[in-house]
Amino acid sequence: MQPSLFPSPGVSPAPSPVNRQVLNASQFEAATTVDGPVLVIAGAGSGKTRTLVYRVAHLVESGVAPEKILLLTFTRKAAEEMLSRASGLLNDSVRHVTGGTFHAVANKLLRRHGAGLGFAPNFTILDQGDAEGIINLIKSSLGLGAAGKRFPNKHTIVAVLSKSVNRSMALADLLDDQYPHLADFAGDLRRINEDYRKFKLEHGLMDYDDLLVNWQRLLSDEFDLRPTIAGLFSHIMVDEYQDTNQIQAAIVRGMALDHHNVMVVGDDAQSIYSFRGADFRNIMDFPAIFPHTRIIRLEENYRSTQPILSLTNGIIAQATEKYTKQLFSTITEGEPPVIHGARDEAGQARFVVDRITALHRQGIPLSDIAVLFRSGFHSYKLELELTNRQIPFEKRGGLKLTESAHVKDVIAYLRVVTNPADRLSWNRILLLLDKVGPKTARLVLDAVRGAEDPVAALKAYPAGPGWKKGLHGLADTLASLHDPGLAPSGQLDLLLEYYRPLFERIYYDDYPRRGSDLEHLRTILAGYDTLQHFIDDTALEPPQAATDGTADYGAGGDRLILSTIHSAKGLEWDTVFVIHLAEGAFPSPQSFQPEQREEERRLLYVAATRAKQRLYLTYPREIMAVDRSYHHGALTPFLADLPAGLYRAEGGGDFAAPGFADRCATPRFPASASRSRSPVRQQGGDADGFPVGTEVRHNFFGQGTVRAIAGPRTVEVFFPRHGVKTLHLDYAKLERLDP
DNA sequence: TGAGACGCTGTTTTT
DNA sequence: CAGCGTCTCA
Repeated sequence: MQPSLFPSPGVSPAPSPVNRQVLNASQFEAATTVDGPVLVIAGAGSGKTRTLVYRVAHLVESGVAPEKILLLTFTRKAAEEMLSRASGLLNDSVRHVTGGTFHAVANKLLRRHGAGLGFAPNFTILDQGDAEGIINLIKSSLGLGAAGKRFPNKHTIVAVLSKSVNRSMALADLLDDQYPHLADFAGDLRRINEDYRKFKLEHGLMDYDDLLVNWQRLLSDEFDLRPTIAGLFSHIMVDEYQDTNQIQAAIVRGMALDHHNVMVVGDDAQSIYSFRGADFRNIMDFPAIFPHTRIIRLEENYRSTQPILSLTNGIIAQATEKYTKQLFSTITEGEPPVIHGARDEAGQARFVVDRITALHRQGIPLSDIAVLFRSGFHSYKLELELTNRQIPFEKRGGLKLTESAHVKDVIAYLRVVTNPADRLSWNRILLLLDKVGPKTARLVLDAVRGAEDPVAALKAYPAGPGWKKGLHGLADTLASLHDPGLAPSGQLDLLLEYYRPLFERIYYDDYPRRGSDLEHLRTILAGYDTLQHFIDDTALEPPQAATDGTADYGAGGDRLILSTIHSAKGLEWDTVFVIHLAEGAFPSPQSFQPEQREEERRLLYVAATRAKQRLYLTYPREIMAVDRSYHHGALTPFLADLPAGLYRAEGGGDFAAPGFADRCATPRFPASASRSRSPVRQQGGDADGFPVGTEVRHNFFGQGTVRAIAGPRTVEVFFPRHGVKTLHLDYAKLERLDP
């Protein structure tokens, strides 16, 4: 018998950052509590992953069957890593644990048990682009948004419909609350939603929300399946619980109802996904749903040095929500975080690359360094600089491989092979034929739909002389793809033979560039045993687009990581750069409501807490916009408001060099440097500059009237078209209209 | 009815 | 600057 991983706590409870095999007392308690509900409040870097890994191993070691354990994580990668580490601790039986995202597990369950809901096992998962495509079809079929008429675009419609699902709100209430300017469209949106629902059901399609909703339905009283589904697992763990929404919380409840053996782990200070319906209050509500919940706090940080933690504590301390944790580190020594103001974006890129080069020379591997940013496009300049200097990098977040038109084409062919009812994909591939437009495609589809053998029906269609050949070529190719002896990679090879000529005609101006994506696709497909799994993953775990030449440079080798902050969640690096921390870029200008701004603050907190040894926070002082005007960029208020002494200021010392303000194309506010700690901060204007009754203009809400002063820098404004909004003058671009 | 030119708009974050 | 939708011509 092997020695237990878990000697009694009395023997080895000592927290030791040196010997990381050992758990501290709280971690130990979390890892060894087998039965009953447990809520773990885990601060950043507090060893949460390690705790979960040990708990999985402990459950198995104490006799819980691995296939009875469910581990829900935020990404598939996280689940894979945890399970592989747990295997390392114990043995390979851990591999039978079910792990993955809510969406991936839902997919698995629904392919087995979705028949009762009216779904065949070969349903296709829609990504956001697919959903938008269908919405567009429906929109035009309903005659909405025809020329001259005002109607929300597909992107907005999908966002609204999805939010109403994920927030579990009626459409009317959501519009009222978040989109008052769309109130007039409520009726039409409801019609679109109803048609969308029917379309998906008829064509065997599920979007991301459906995966969750339908999992929840499996657990509802509507069907007799609850005991079966809930009986699949006896022990459930949920990571990143602060980023679950109400449906996910309901799923957890339904799955654990019979045994209450459920552990959720989260950190309310790191909740950054409310835009897709997440609500960190799920954490607070958990003990009410599961009585006698044991609450365990992990507050000791093993990741970062104390200087870095002091700064991140400072960032989160400014939040309006009061977070109870105050993290402390045992690593007291370390370099203070650096705030670097660069002259412009190019200067910022140079600074980052220079510093990385220097660190690399000191022996720090590139893969121990990450550059993080708010939005995908914030790294464009840096990517150029890295390419010039031949530094290999890998970009995470931002554009996905599957979002480019030519890759969507290829996937559409494969999708009709697995799901012949997928009308959206049929439509797409028919449109690729010369002389076939929307009208013809529709006629063909109507003839093919419902046919016993769609491919044969396709070939039998009385095509016009101009496109008969093309249609036959398509039908023959699809027929050959159905060969059961063919592996997915073989299917792709056959398909590409057919597609390449079309591809070169359609993308005649840049097909060489796009061609490398098709090669990339081949290597990805080689790793799959069934086409269905590949297609599922293109929606559930879309592969990143190859960045450029440098991507091949060190495949599997030492590469710098560039990532959006959202995609960096849960990860850590020795050295972290957070770039573009300029007012106007961070917080994102779209985030004007107070709760949204608070989430942006947490986002910066998440970014900064990724750093172990070194943290660099940079911003450009001058940003060139598309219209070639220069915009003055001050440091983000989240950092500018920090007490001095938490960081070292570089790049001139001041956060806004005098002189730049004069060149600012449109000064937003009269300079009032009086109150702010940093000398020349541009933003601001105190609330008393906007007395009650002042007419103001906001770049989104339009014209309005100040109704009340809510704080020293906060005003309440009534906008006739949007209602009353509370605006913080540090963030909202509020313009005073003189009578 | 399809193909192509032209003009407009708008750029978070992700399963 | 590109991706989308609209308009016009063949």
